[in-house]
Amino acid sequence: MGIEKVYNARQVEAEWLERWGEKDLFKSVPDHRTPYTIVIPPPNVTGILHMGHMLNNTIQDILIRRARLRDFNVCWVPGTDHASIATEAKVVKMLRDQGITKSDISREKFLDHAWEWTNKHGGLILNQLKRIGCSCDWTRTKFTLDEDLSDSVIDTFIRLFDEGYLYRDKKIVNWDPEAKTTLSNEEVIYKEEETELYYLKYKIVGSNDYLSIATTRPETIFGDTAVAVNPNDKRYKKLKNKKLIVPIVNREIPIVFDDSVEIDFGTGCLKVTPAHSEKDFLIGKKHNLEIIDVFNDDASLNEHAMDFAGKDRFKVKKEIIEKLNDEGLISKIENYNHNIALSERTSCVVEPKLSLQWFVKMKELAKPALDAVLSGEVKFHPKKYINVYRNWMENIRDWNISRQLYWGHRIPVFYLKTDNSKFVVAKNIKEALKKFKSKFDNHDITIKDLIQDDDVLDTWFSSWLWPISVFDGVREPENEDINYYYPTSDIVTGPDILFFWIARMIISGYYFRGKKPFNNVYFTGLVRDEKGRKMSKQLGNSPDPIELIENYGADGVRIGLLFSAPAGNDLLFDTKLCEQGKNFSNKIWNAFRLINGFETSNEKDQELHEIAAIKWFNEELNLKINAINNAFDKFKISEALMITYKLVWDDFCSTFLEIVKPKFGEKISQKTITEINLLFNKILSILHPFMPFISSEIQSKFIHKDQNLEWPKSRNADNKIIGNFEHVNELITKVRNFKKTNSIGFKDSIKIYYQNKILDGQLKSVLEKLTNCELIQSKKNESSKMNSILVGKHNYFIESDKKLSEADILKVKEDLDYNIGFKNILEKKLSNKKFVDNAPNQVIENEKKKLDDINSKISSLENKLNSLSN
RNA sequence: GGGCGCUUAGCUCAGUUGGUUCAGAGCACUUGGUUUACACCCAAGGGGUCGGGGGUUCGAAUCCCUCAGCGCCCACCA
Repeated sequence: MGIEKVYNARQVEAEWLERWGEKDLFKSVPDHRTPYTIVIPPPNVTGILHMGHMLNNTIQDILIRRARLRDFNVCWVPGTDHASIATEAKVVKMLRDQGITKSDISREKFLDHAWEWTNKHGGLILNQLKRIGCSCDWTRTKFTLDEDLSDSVIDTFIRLFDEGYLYRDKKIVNWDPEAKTTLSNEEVIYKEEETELYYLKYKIVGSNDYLSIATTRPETIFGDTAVAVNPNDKRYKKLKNKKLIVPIVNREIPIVFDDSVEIDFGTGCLKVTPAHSEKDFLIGKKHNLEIIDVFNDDASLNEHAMDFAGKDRFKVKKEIIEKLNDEGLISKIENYNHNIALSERTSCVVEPKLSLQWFVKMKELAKPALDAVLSGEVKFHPKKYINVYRNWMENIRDWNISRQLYWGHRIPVFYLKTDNSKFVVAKNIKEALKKFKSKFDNHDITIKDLIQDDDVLDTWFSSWLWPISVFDGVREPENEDINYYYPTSDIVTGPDILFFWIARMIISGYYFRGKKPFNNVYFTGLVRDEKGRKMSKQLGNSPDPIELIENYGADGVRIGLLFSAPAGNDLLFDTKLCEQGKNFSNKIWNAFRLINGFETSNEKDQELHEIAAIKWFNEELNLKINAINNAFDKFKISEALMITYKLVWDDFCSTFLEIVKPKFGEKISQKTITEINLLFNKILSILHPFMPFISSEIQSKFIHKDQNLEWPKSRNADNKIIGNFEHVNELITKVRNFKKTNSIGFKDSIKIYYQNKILDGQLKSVLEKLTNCELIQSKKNESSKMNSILVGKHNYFIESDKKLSEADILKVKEDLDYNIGFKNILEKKLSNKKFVDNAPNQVIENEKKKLDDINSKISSLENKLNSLSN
């Protein structure tokens, strides 16, 4: 027949990609059903797919597809992020390669290049998402710089300003000298590094003495405008009203007393550089000190640095040390472990810099968002991130949102050219002019007198609106989409953007709509390599997802990733798991091949073992569906997958199909075939969220095309049916073992005598089929000269010429001893008054039951031993 | 410095309120197998003082204390 022996993922997936490529296929519009909504964490528009995306989006697709099978109105909104700083860095580099410097061209020209770049490279990642099977509503694809989303950002800015949540202030901020922009605190990462602590000698004016001052940054001495000591530091009380000479610079600076200085650090003296440290800035403000900025935008030294002007900060540091050393002005150099601040994007050392920026007042905004998570209104999976979130939210600091970049949403603030302390916030320059006229009561102003802020907004200032703005809920707060789809159901992301994104979305959700943006947050782990190392370009340990898909199939990789991904834990990715996924695809494929090849007979009645298998598998299926649903409810997706995996492989293939499959050349009754098909269809449905390609393929090729994939309903399983079947299964294993140890061939028939009532005709039929044995119900104990098998507390006797060996007898003896020991423990426990008084009845009942079982087991073992030694 | 989490089989991890289902799963490993769907397979098997120590309890992987190791987040000192 036409079905290949080995599943050809590449071919099948190619066909399905084409079918799923239809734009409208996963389109969602509001209707009477309950919505199930996810907004994608928008990847960088020029990004390429990595393993993190693969994991993240596979999980989303699983949730989405399951919801679709459950007949929710499913809406998965895809899109991309303009990623202000990351994209701008790429464009700057591209221009540099062409010999163009950013500062040489106009803003407009630069943006032309950036759009060109975006149009060329953008959206690639969305196509890659399709390769892994993502079933997004592609008609809703959004980009954070689209007109509607940009409008939303600007509207938001204006509203926040009008309501008093935005302010402009001169503060010490994080400066990225490579990208030449400020960064938010979240965009700075700290790394421990061994550096030196230099003890510099500052001459005391009017004396030949020097004051020793410890610093890690000798290159900033040009900006020193004081030295501070703690007022309680007895050593320096005598220095009141004295002045010091800054080495090299030879400038006189005062000594100030400030209790923020730590007495125990270094010499207890702090050189104060208000332009280059937050702490120094605060001291400077308090004591009214002069502020001298010594750096250019690229962190080279400026004119204040005298001979060192124009040189890079690290170079200057070296040279200053040399010079100070030559002049005998260094008293000591110590090794010192120090956290250096690095830019998340460019990895260069961040410079604290005093500058005028826009900030969002966060404290008040954060409150409802904090409460929502603490009260469980918004649920985190796993829960451990609640504390991390709380810790951050309780200590939240104002958010610096201006960036000195071109690529992004330009800040909608318009200043008077002649006096930039006068400004208005407005949608465009016309509006601005109107506002200016009324605000400053000056009707002579024209558009030419105004200038818009040069800066753009932090990327996350648009991302935090994502769940609202993709449904146009900022501009049209009462539109049908936003009212239907918001709050969204779940969001899936890595914990690394908990503060960048998740926290801020919750904040903005409550602020702009008074409602949470989503019910559940699922945090994936970090994808690491099989040795636990982070995936990185340098190590070359980051596999290309597309290449993996080519090798193992998208289904195989999806499964492989999830096999190793318990919620929230980092996962150690190993291609071996994809191999397992691929094998699983093949297993499913072959089950299909088998079932598809069954030949029907209209005359034939159902065999007893077929009825037994169907009866049992129905129960087992209910049991497993409940377990899978339960796992999904708790967002334990790997667990849901593992249950599915075992259900398919062990229960359906190894057990169920082995029973129902006809002997060579035989046919199956129509009734059985129909029931098998029904069951297989349910199996495919459960598999579908995890493995959409193969399940769709088989379902479409299936004879019974009228059965659609839908998430199977379940009820409580009948434990008696399952229990009896398990009893039979255990007996089968033991019979097989018996045959094996006694070198009885697989096809050789043996006779088994039994007395219990568990085995009805159907189960007997199962046993006979799988073990080639003849089951005979006997009235009296047939134990003599027979080998016994104990299953639960029931004995089975096998007729066999073979006598058990000495070793076997020894084994029985050991078994007996063990059980007698166990019996003693149980009896002791049950005669313990404290136990009987305190333990719940159920526990005691159970212990008694155990004792019963043990007793019957012991007597049967004794019987066996007797018969053997006769 | 402040906060959080982890340590269970060779590996990766499950183990809800202490007691039925508690010592589990997958992979790996060992042994046997050309059983007409699948060797990308089948059948069977071995393997753990639940990080160490102490405590509470009739009973602890589970609760408390303590020690050791690992990891994450936040803040940041010149």
